[in-house]
Amino acid sequence: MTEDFLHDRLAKVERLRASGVDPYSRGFKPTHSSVAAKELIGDAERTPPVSVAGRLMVKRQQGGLVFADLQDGQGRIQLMASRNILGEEEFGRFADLDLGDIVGVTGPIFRTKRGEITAEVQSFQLLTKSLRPMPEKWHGLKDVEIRYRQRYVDLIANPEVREVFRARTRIITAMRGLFDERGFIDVDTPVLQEIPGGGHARPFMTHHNSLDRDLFLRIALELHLKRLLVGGFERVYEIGRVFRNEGLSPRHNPEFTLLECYQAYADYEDVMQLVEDLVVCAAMGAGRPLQGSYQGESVDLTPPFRRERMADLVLEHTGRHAAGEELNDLFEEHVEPRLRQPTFVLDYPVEISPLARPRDDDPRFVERFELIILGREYANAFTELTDPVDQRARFEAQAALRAAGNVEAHPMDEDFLRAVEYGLPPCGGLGVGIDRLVMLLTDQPSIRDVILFPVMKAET
RNA sequence: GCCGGCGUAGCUCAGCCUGGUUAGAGCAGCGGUCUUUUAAACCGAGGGUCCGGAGUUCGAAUCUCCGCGCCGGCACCA
Repeated sequence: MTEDFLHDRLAKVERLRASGVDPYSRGFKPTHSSVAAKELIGDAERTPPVSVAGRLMVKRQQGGLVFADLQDGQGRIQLMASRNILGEEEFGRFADLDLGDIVGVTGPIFRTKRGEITAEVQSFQLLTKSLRPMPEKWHGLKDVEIRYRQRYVDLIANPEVREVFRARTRIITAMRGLFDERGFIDVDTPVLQEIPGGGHARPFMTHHNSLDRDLFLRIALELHLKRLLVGGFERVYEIGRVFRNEGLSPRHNPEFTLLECYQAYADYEDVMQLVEDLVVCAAMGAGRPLQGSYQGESVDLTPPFRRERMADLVLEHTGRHAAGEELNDLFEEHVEPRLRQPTFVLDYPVEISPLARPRDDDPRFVERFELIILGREYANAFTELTDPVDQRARFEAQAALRAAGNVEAHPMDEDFLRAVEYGLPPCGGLGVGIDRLVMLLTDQPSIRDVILFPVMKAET
């Protein structure tokens, strides 16, 4: 069937060529987008001719008239081609266009009897012949497997999907704007690393042929950004792809976009303020009101966010006094799922935070917080550990865990230690999973809905 | 990795539980009619390895098993 379709369309392409029409032509310059063209008419009856270009999505023929919807990057505009205006031959060519073809059209804008703002086709040019059938015009494309594997079809057929990805870039642009305003510089650090540090995760491994050396794809940005603070950049951020060799889920894609930033002379209190500002800024970028909802559950993003110590929350929810990894385990099992509205959870156990500064009043805990919304983590931040001797001891403790078989324990990084030995200024750092934030702000249920080309198994 | 659900025409879906003539519908495509339509309508003729394989049976889209893919949950994690 598919091959029949291709066969018919390819035959059509040859017929077009034989009649002197280039089915993959060029040179047509639209003067207006569909939306701009429609705005032109105002109260007028008719406008001077304009040129629009896009993909033919719907065709309705009625004798000597063809109505069609042209879809471009902005939206849609109806076209009307008339036998009387175009003449028999050109009209026939227009009527012979297929849904999915990309065409350029020139003509005045007018209103039909039913009031639809329409471009009257005075001339047109086939720009790109489509060989494949478009998804169903009324129900659209629903099959999620096709939507994710063939995102291009999804984007054609489901305009609201385009809007999600537009919102995604607006969110990122807005956040960058905030950083730029505050004097942060954006930097690029290595994706290919010898030692994949800065987080707890299994890395992807690869191999450099001419160096004959195994390398890892980064799992976090932290250690290189902190090296830059050692170098004298006082405010840096990076929004970059990181890779974690772990399972897939509606909240996990093996490659995802992480924001990290580091600010000299700040501590985690300052970073909490920054996170609140970033969330507001991102919500504005997305066009989402602060009092909104996610998948039917209301979520109020209005700062200030609630602040609670992890140990207090665990005591409140379980009645237990705990410390170390046990505290964190109890928190994740009993408390985290119940934190629905934005909550800063403070003061994590030192054992699970090898890069964070201990609290002055109780070195069993570090100055670290995570922002939890709807039971999910949206930000992770701490006052950074700047003492190189303590940092080495932390790495050694991790190395012991690693030797005991914990593959996600933090690896020793001698070069990072060397940098810290030169002197890392006191600073606060932050990491935010951008994809999850975009999910929240665009009300999308799966991370695959905010990543253009999510990881899939091999197509069969 | 484990558990559950799903997989029928290009697309959206019926049919499956309770096995039985050539597997259906709408849209799209093809051939017609129709000059202001809005999911256009009407007429006509097409289009399927019913995810793949094996089994049970006189007979399998339908029941069983194995495999693949997708979705969800758990595990891991952000």
